[in-house]
Amino acid sequence: MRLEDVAKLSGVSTITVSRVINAPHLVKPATREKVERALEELNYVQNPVARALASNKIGIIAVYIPATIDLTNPFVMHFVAGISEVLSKHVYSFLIRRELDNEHLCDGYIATGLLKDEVRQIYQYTHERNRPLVLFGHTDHPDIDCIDVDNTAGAQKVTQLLLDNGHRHIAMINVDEDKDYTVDRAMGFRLALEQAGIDPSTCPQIVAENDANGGYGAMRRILAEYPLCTGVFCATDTLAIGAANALVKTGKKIPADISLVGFDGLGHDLLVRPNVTTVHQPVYEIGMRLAETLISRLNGSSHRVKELVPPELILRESVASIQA
Amino acid sequence: MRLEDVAKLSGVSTITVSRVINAPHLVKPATREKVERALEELNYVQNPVARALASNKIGIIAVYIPATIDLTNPFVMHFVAGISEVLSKHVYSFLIRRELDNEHLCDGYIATGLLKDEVRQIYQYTHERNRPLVLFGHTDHPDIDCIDVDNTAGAQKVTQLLLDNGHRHIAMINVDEDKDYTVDRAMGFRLALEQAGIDPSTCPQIVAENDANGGYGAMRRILAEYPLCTGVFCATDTLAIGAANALVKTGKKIPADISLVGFDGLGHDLLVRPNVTTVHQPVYEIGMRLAETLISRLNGSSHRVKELVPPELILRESVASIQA
DNA sequence: TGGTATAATGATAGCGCTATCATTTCGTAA
DNA sequence: TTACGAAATGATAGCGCTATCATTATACCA
Repeated sequence: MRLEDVAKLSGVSTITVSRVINAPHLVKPATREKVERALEELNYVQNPVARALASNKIGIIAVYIPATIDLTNPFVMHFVAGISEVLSKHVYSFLIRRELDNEHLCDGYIATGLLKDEVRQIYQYTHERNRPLVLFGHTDHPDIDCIDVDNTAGAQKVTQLLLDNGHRHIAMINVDEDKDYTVDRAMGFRLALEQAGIDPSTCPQIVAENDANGGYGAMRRILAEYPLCTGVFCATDTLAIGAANALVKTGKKIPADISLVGFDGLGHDLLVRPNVTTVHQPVYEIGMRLAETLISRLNGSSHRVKELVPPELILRESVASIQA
Repeated sequence: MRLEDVAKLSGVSTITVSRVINAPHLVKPATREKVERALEELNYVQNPVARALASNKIGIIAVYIPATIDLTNPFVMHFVAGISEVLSKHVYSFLIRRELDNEHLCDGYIATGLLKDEVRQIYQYTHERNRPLVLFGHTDHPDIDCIDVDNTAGAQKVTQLLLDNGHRHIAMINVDEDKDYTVDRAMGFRLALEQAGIDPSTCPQIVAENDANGGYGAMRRILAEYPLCTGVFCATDTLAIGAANALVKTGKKIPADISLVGFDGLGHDLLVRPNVTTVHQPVYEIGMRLAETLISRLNGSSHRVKELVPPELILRESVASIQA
């Protein structure tokens, strides 16, 4: 079943059939109807591969998420969902790539979760293939559009909240990976402390695997080793949930005994008690923006996008003032 | 940068270059080395669209998840992650489709979350395009491979657990959608009650939107309207979490006052207190199995797959015996 | 009525690869 | 040496579509 068959049946050339499908306004209504009847009769289904080869457009965006990142992570899910919403409006599909092999059946790339070296690597990959790349994260590279959450500002803001509530003995539980976001959140933590005149080196930073167990263990360590502690900043909500579990288990009250703040705000709040005060990263929206950015690039835009989105403080129930 | 360029540089024909890439054993080592040097020098990158057109194989599987289903749902992501694991081993990519438009850049389809009518619809779609279809769900259609969780058995098992613990006044909170799984879980609930000699019509079934708020509201209604109730079966863990929140808020103890069981077992357990006894659906594994099934089909297998997987009871902390 | 602009259609040539079959080269045995 | 089968390579023809340019039909105005 090819255009040619339809063309024969309706007595026109293949290109006219192609026009009826892709640009009907270029075809006289009478001809169009004739062709449409033939399309209907033969139950014509287009071959998108052939179209992609001829037109050099395939209608697919690749979302590159390194295989090291768990796809069931809520961060990833929200990101992907945001991308999906935009792309489906523009009649693009998307595929999820877990490694950079030979395939590149796509018009452009969206990437996330990369280390600095990996950014260089994927840029080379996409550049060789002459495809645009947009990034969730930040990079100085002038050819890469990128949007990132301002992790430093967010961490600073939420630490500041603890300070504003009179806390002076504050600990941080960070993720045990050397990624930009962990470094930046630690930096925000330190900045807030310094501005409040507190020596950051007096405030312990524990690292743990980014799951509830990790947060649990880290909190136990803080309780054991830092009894003065009244406030804890967890670099992710997942860690905060584990930390909260540890507090409940050991009979500590949140926030009466210990105030707890997290970072992410991806909907755990519905699931957990008490709801943890946190910083919301608009991951879904960033996914949307990146998808839009990539599509404008594909449509010929040359507008460079470099954004740093300030995350938003979400006040909930896990912070209390210290009585002076 | 085409095969032809490489062919010219290395002094062979394009087809020989193609062989070096796709079937090196057919090429004499000396020639092969010559061509490989040229590939290297020109930094050749294959065009997979052209290959797909010529070979009628594209290396992509489409995962069809109707746009009505939220991608941030853990169920979906576990499913997708399982598929992803298998496909990446077989050098397939996958793309997520949210609607059935003209595109079908793929070798086969995996679908989930469909109503009966939608199954018919996607079957027609894939059949017209001569592509195999496998389904998470069940259908009588002889041309569709499918694997499903035995929702009835799971619901029956977990309701039985409440009954075994002496509960006689049991309510169910179900999802307010008319899908197979909601019907089947309600059925399992009824079957367990009947076998225990309890008239199901005396046990209220509340429906609610499938999120924590839905579970919360439903639980409040049960507390208000059914004071004798000591056990609640929630058709999803998400509902169970909302229900648990409602119980805590109103000062009820789990499981001392009310025993609670859920259905899903997709890892919420790490996040929530108390951990809710539930039924685990091996969604990740089903994703893997379906991907494997589809790949064997693509490799010419004619082995029909129709499976019903029994879910597994996960005992946690939310069920207590009633003192006789 | 003729001339010009515009609309409608068509002919042709790829897009970059692989399938198929044909041809050449080579090794081995008679 | 010749013959023959196997190994290696090549020529050719698409895969099914669209881009590009050329051509023909139609509309409109003077």
